[in-house]
Amino acid sequence: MTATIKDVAKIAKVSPSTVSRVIADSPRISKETKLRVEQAIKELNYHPNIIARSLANKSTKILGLIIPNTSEDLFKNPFFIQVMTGMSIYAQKRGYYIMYSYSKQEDEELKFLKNYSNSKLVDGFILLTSKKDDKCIEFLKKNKYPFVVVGRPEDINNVLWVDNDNFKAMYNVVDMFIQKGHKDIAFIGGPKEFNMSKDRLEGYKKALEVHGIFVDDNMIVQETNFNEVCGYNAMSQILKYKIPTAVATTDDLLAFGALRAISELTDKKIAIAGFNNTPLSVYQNPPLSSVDINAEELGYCAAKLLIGKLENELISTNHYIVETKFIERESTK
Amino acid sequence: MTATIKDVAKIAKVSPSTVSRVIADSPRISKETKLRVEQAIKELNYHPNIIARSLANKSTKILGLIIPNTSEDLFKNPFFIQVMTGMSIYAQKRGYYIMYSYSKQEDEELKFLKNYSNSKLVDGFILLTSKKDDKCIEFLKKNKYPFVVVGRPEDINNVLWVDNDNFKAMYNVVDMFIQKGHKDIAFIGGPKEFNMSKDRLEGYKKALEVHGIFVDDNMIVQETNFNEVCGYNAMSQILKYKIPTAVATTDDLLAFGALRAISELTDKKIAIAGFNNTPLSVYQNPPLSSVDINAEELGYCAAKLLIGKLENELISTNHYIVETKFIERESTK
DNA sequence: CTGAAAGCGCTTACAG
DNA sequence: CTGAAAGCGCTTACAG
Repeated sequence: MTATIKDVAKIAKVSPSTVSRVIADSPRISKETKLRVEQAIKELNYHPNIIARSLANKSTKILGLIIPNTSEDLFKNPFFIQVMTGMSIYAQKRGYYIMYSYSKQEDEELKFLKNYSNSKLVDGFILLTSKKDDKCIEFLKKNKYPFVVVGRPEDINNVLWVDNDNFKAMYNVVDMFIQKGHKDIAFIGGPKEFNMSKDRLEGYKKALEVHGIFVDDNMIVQETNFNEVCGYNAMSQILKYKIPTAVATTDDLLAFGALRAISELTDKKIAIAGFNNTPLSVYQNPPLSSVDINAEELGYCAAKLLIGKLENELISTNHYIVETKFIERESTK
Repeated sequence: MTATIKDVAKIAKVSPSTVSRVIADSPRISKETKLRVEQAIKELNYHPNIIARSLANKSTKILGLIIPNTSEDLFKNPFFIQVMTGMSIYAQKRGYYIMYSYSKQEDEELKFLKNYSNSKLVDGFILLTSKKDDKCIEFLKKNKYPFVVVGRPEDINNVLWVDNDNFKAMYNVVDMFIQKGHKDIAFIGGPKEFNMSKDRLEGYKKALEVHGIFVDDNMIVQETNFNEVCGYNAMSQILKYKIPTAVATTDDLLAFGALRAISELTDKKIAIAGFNNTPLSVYQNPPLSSVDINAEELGYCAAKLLIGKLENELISTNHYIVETKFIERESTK
């Protein structure tokens, strides 16, 4: 049916090897034969069979992406789709493909990893989260499978990763609060296990310290989850202790809950900032200022890093830091 | 490095053909050799090379998914990611893989389709939208490439598709309004080009007719876009004509805008229902009732339909209708 | 600059 | 029930 390299060779009156070389743009091919071959390719509307090429090359140019089965809540956040589009844009540039996999069962991720790697389907993996003592990372490291992690993992050794500078992003939020004259600034964070949580908390503390403001542990609450209820509870707890003039949070959902607590429990006006700039933030009352983490760029860079490794490019770094951007809205004005 | 079928054959003292047959679970293999081969497979931790298999089989078991480059707005909606997870869940069941592709440029979709199909990378495609005179559908049909469309396309001939019953879903919304005693019910819809828009409008009209309520064209506004501004404008236009007691909309974003127009332009309480049950709907004031379209199930069924076709299963239908579910909140109480 | 040959790791019709 | 052989459609070291 479809033309193969042999058909092209026949028409162009050369050997398949030569056709292959023309396609690979090998330098040692005469202009004349090159033209003849290209002519034949067009005539037959020939397209190389990627699978055959992959087999011969022992490389598929396919990247494997695991969509983690985190809480459904995360799907409210366009983070995943944005990261995925960013990855796709870069992958295309380099002639790579992306295969994704999702499962409802928490423990199937490792199974996929094994399946994809054992069967030699993909050249490398992209992980969208990293837990502490991540089984997937462990497996990939042990088997020397190339991979990149979105979000800095616990152990950075021998891993490629992309992330925001969470310390700096939170530092800047708190610094802004201080510039505006705030001194009583509370902090509401998510689960402590995440590096991201730690970094943001450090950023908060540092900004206070630098400006000579006492870090009051009672003004810091770290919740076990990124949701509204936690945000509400954290804010209530803080309000019982003292009424801050500003609150920095590590997630929009926490901020939404805090916002509700504020409106219900006090008449004071309290400035508040979120994180992740979810679409919901615009709809809050007041509209919520938030840190945009540039998820698409994270995906783009992740693909770049991984493909760079696969192509043995000389990259001097094992990670990229993607810039964040503070989106100011009513809640901090 | 990694074991191949030959290695297994050697250890089990059989031919590669036999190993292949054991893996394929061919019936005409004696129990003894089967056991020996399975033993050898375990011993070597052998896993078939999918690429080699694909080449021999002339089938990759890979499904190609095009993420359409619609307006950024659509990413606020978890629709895509939900459809994608649903697809993945079914594909896994059947040992299929899913490859996705996204591009910023509108016209690259067809390019991808061609690239993927010409290079024999994928066995079939899943399209996440269909425009009128869709170039992609046209191409796939012409080349007899198997594909399925999420959302009923204009021309149903020779295409597999999955969708909700948009007529019925909207009929039920309006019927509910009428049951609650409403008689002046307005309609705000999206772009007329979409089948979905037409079906929902028809459902609205039918419900009125069935209950003997006059269909007043001045109470129907069809906008050119699915966003808040359009919703706001549509609602203003309707309010200038007459103040309805209820409004049915074909999209949550339209409803959000309408909600704002209502709160700004009138003191009357007007019931309103959205569509798609976006995460934002909970956060409206009042929280917005909305129709959940069950996107994950749409994806699941799409994969089912396509894989059924690829496996030449006898399926009596060329489409699946996925149930919707009305989620009632304050806005219609 | 070009070709014949071997190889990538499977599957399967054919033969026994 | 099992094996030898050919084939899937490429690439590339080797030779000239």
